[in-house]
Amino acid sequence: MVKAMKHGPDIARIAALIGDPARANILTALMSGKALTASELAGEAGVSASTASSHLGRLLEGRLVKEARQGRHKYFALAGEDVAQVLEVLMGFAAGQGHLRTRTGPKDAQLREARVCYNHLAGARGIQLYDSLFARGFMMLDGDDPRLTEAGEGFVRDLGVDFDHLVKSRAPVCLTCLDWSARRPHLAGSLGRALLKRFEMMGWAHRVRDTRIISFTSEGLRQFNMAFPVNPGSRG
Amino acid sequence: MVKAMKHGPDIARIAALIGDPARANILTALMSGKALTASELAGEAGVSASTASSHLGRLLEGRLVKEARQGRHKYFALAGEDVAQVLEVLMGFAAGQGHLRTRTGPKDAQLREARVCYNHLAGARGIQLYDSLFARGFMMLDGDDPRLTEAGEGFVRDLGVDFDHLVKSRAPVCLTCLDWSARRPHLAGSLGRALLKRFEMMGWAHRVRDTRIISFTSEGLRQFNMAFPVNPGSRG
DNA sequence: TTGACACTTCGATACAGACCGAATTGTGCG
DNA sequence: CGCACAATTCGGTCTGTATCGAAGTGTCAA
Repeated sequence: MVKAMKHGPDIARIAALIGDPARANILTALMSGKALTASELAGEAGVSASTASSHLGRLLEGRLVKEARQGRHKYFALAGEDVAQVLEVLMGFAAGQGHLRTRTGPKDAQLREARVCYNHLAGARGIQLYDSLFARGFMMLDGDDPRLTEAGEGFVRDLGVDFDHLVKSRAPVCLTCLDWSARRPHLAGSLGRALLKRFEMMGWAHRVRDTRIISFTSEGLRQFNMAFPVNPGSRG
Repeated sequence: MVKAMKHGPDIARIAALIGDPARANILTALMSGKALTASELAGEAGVSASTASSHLGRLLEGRLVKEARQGRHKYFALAGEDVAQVLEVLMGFAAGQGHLRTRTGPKDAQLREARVCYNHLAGARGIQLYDSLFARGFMMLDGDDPRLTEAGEGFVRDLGVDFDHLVKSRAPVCLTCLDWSARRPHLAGSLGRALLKRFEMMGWAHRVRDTRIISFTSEGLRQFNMAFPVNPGSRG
């Protein structure tokens, strides 16, 4: 008699992969969107290089991460945005449980303010961006996922985003991603990534090394608020 | 020196809880929304009563399930909709990986068509309901979560939903929940639950025992399509 | 009260896998 | 070529925990 197997997706398999503290640390570190080397990840996870290598092998096999050899380094990154979303939802739930691993520190406020979620902007600024695009008619819900309106296309082009390039690549341009701190959607997809990259290029903001925090300059924040007003109509 | 603890929510803790096959089976069974007894869950998980009891104790401690004593039975249910959402996202990812535990059977088509997600309608019919409410102006996005318009309130009242009762209870009325088969949002929250219950009371549909499938009668489906048209404007 | 049943606790076993250090392979630099 | 460094493989230890059966607690119904 075959062992009683339940139908449905094999949720235990991947949950177990995430369920080990060392691997969870690795995945959390990769949520920054940056590709990290095996040694860096070993440091992040707090384990030796050999154990980290073992963990990375399992994560690869489970398709949670992908690798890219570069010389004698091997860079690892999350396998895709869907992985990032799983982690975000998990984080949101865990945070809601109040089960933070350390007491809330000064970093937490900054994380809620603006942080990188895999490769796009999350936190209060991420929500502001998302809401503003809707409020100004630059984006609308196309049933399932959001979609840029024609006006929206012009808007992001004006911001310096190479929109044609985004469309040409096969990745979905607009996706929503649930924010774990505020439980509200923000913009993911290749457009979300491109916008964050653009903000960095224009010097509005930069990622704080070794964290997921995004720090806006005061001038950058002014420009950002101008581009993505929260209360449209109050000015013109 | 304190062990290097990473900041952020303790994602490993709950992922490990879900990561055990027996516990994953238990949680999956509870996704039907029904409260099940410890022995039933032991059967679902394919383990002895004593091990199931141990697992349920851990799930309780981790706040993933809640219990309700009833005579000599002890009923277990998912602790909340947030737990259900975590599981849905996990299932969606696992399904996307193609890592189904059994080969896809005839049940899968029915599951995609209409199924219960925790306690509300998901699958193609769930998406239809969600989209139709928006298209007809009965629901709109209030920034974060959807909200019924005044017309929408009248509409659900006409369907026989005790809307005042929903509002009085402290639970959120409207929430969205991401569908794992179609990756599109559908309606959760107490309204989502109330609507499904209403469909069952009116005999439009019923849950297939021991599965998450919701089976519509042919007449029930006709009524459902009438109440929640997909292409509004084609008729009136 | 006694018996049937639901569930939990206990004790013991067994297996998986997390971990490290040392040795190995492979790459780049001088 | 040979050194330095990144990463993996290997052998071995050890803790954690999933698992069961049997015994214990509690609840309902005769």
